[in-house]
Amino acid sequence: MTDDLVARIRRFNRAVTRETGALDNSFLDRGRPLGAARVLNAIGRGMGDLGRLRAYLGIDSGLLSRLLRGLEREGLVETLADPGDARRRIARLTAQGEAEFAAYEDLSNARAAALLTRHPRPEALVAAMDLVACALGQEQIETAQEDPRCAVALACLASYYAELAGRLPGGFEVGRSRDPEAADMSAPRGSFRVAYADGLPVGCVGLKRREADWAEVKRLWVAPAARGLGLARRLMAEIEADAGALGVRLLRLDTNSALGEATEFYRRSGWREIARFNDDPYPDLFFEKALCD
Amino acid sequence: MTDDLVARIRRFNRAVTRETGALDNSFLDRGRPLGAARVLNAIGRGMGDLGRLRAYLGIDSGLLSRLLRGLEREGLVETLADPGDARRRIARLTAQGEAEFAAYEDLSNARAAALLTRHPRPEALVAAMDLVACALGQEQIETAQEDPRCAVALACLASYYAELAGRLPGGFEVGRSRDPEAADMSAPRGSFRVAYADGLPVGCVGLKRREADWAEVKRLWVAPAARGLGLARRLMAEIEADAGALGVRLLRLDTNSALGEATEFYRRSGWREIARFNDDPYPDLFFEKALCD
DNA sequence: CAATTTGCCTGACTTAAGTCAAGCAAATGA
DNA sequence: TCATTTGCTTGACTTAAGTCAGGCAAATTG
Repeated sequence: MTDDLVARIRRFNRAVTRETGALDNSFLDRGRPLGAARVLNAIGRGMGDLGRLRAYLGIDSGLLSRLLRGLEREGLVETLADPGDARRRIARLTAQGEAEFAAYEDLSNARAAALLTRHPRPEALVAAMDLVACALGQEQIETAQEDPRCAVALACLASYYAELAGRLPGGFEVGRSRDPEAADMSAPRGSFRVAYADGLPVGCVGLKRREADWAEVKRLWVAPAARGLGLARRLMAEIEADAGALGVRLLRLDTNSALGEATEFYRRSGWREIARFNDDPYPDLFFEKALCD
Repeated sequence: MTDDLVARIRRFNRAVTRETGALDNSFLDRGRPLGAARVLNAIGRGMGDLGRLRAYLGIDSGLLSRLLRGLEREGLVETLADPGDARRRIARLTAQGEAEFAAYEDLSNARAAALLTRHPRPEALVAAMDLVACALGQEQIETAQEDPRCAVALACLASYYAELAGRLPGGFEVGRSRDPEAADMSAPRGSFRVAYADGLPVGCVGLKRREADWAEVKRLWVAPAARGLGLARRLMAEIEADAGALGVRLLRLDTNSALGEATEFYRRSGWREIARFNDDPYPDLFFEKALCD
């Protein structure tokens, strides 16, 4: 049985190797060797300082240096010293470099769009790709504190609300819930964290400050593709650390018994069920947890 | 919305590029350049003649020749003339080459197995990979006539029966159905076709000879991952061609109204509903189609 | 049968990719 | 302050990968 699964994974590997080979070839159509194209694209996606570039591309410092000189000669890139430490250097795209980067982006986007249009069930295909990407990159998931009003945060929250609407017996409308005000979930009053798998959001959690000594955990959500990888545990640990740093000693949260795996998770990770502490119509279970330091 | 899907496909591409890069590097651990390793593996997977090797690997004949000489020097490969056309040459592995190929196989299998064991939902992951592999390789699906008693045919039929068991209102047990005897679905009496996506089965269809002038289409099945790609249409067209070649002029089939998309498909592709023509307990819809030549 | 085509091999290249050691300037530490 | 470390660059390599033209023998065609 496992043999069969392994064989299928290997078919997947072959299919995908063929595809990425084709993608590489299309990159070469712009008349630049793959190495240089990769550097240009990495800079375009925000990897400025050379250390990160080297780590991401997995290349030697000598090689990176040479590739950068080549791109500089083409007028696509310029490098400047890091203001904080003049040994370090930061690469960035010139206007011309931005244009070239955009051309590569268009190429990739067009290929992706072509795949979508010739598939009968694009959403299913992309959901499958999400699952695979999360499985392959499970060590690479990063989290960052974000403003709860930024675009990615809103996208996470929209997915979260959509899921609630589907799973709560009576549906869910944000307007009727006690939507936490963004200010209470932003520094310095609270916190909002987003988990990213290679730049796209796959989870979030909010900390809403209530009184001086207690705060509420809100909007814990993990994308379906990333479930089971321990991301909820990690987000919760990080938001608890944020709470500790803000001087909070007691956390509370509310949830609904229809969300069985969430309730299970809270019980397993040190939360204690308490009586209702708000008048929100949706939750029917309430928990609290004391932070020890 | 499509922008979002495109971004997710591109994240998938990046995740997978990283992974295949790592795979390539593990291949290099065996001390052989990637090109030579690819040739060795392609020969190991049955690609003997040099023309197919070149097409599959996408390399120039000069380069392939040189890589083969290298593998010959290592004692892993030997080439002989094609008995039918002495200009063509056929490469095959020596005993030592088989051992080396097996070592690469073990490496790949171990990586795949590691991915499985660290994932919470291995079946879901592999199903997602199947879907993606079929989407990427949809042009590459090949069909072949097989013996209905061979291992892949039995695997297809098992999946087919499992699906029927889940979808028919009263379940499904093969034993109670009129299981066509294999001899009636083998040449020269009938036909059985399997569709392969890169070596793994993704669909099948059988033709069971009944009388001199008519035959029954049985076991039309397409793997979930490959649905919507027009594979049923293709399998049906090929089995109709097989039927024509066998001198059959009239085809019949039975199905169940619970399989809505199948019924729809038959109606759309020239089948006409007729009265029950057998006493199988499972079907409740019967079709026939005259073959014109 | 001779002329042509096909399939493969070889030698002579070019380009890309990667490695290694030396060197230089800015930062850090005793 | 001086020695050391860090981050980057450069020059001098090696290896892999790929291209192209010429050549040869077997097959095919007129």
